Amino acid sequence: MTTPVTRSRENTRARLLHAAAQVFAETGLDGATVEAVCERAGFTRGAFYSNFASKDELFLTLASSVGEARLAAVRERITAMLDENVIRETDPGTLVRQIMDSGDDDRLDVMLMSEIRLRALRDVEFGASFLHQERELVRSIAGIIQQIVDSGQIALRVDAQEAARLLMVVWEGMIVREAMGGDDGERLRRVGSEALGRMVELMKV
Amino acid sequence: MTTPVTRSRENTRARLLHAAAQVFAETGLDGATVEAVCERAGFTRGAFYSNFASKDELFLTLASSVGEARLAAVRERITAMLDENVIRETDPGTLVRQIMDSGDDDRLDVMLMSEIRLRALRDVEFGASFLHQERELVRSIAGIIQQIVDSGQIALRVDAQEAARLLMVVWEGMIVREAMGGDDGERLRRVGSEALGRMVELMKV
DNA sequence: GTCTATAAGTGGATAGAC
DNA sequence: GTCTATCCACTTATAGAC
Repeated sequence: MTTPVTRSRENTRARLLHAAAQVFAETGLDGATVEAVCERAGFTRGAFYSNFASKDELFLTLASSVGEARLAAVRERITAMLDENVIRETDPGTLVRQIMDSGDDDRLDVMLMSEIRLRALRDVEFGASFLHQERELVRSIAGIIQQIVDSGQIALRVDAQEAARLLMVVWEGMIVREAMGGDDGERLRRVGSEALGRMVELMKV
Repeated sequence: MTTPVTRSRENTRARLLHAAAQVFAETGLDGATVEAVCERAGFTRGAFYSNFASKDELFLTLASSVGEARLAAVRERITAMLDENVIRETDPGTLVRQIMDSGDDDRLDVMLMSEIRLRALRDVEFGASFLHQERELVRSIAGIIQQIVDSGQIALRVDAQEAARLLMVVWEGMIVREAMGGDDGERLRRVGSEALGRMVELMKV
């Protein structure tokens, strides 16, 4: 018999996923115990195994959900910008920063992303879906960059796709290194944001 | 096996470190068992614990040794270039590529570096020494970039330090993503190298 | 759906023989 | 210095009560 999806079941899954994001970020996939995730979510292991087949399934679900949330957030901000018609009025560096700054990049988010990245490196199958998801993100960002270019505000020395890829890689590299200093979210975003600004300057004609 | 192996303490430690590099890269720090490391090195756990206090000490020793090797390799190549007086004759992009291409960046190396990076993110103390080591690397690379600039071959839109940082971050980000496709070392280095070339072009005046 | 209890297995670390 | 044998803590996953 298939278990009916009730509101409380979804709520339990959501709470477990939320707790898992923190625990996986802090201690890693292998270091995290199912017990620790359950404890933080306020459940016991029995409840967990009635919602997820294994720790690994939980991780894959979480990774996919995090990736989709990032993509959705970027697309939402892009849509908002297009609706508000701010592209011609705002300078390109600021625009790019506003697109990429997810608003909740703190130390734990950086750690979780690094954990997911590492898993993508080890597991070829998961790596393929990770890359696919990231390419979607790059494509969305490249789209808005192209719009900025088309608006005549800026001319680039590389195509929009390459620009988006570089911005993403530099952003990630910078906030990871900054997070190693134990800094908080605000400082991370400032450092990442500054790096993006400098990259935009470099890519300009 | 007819080859007599001198079982000196240093030899044992070196073999354990070599095995650990592979095992940690493949399965991660937590995922790796001391047993697996010993098996690959051809020892038992007893021998291991007579050489290292714990799995963690092994990891820290390995990480430090890997970092020092990278730094030494870069400095060696820089010294060789200065001795051979090739700076004025070779184009800047190629020079940068030759400095950073460590010659043994295959999938496993990328995985090990990612594992070390993740630990640096979680453990603030280790993170500080990781950043210190990386800053040394950046300083060395910045030094040679400054030499190239001083030779009049090229003019940059950013200072040498910032250029070196960007090159390092972009190189890492590109080869990591390429490694997710399951590619071999040759392809990784080609992709990283191309990215460096494009970055140099961008940074040029 | 969630709980308690527990089975079954794993892995880090130590003691003492050779 | 290295080996064998072993201890003990911990973890995943399951079974069955509520």
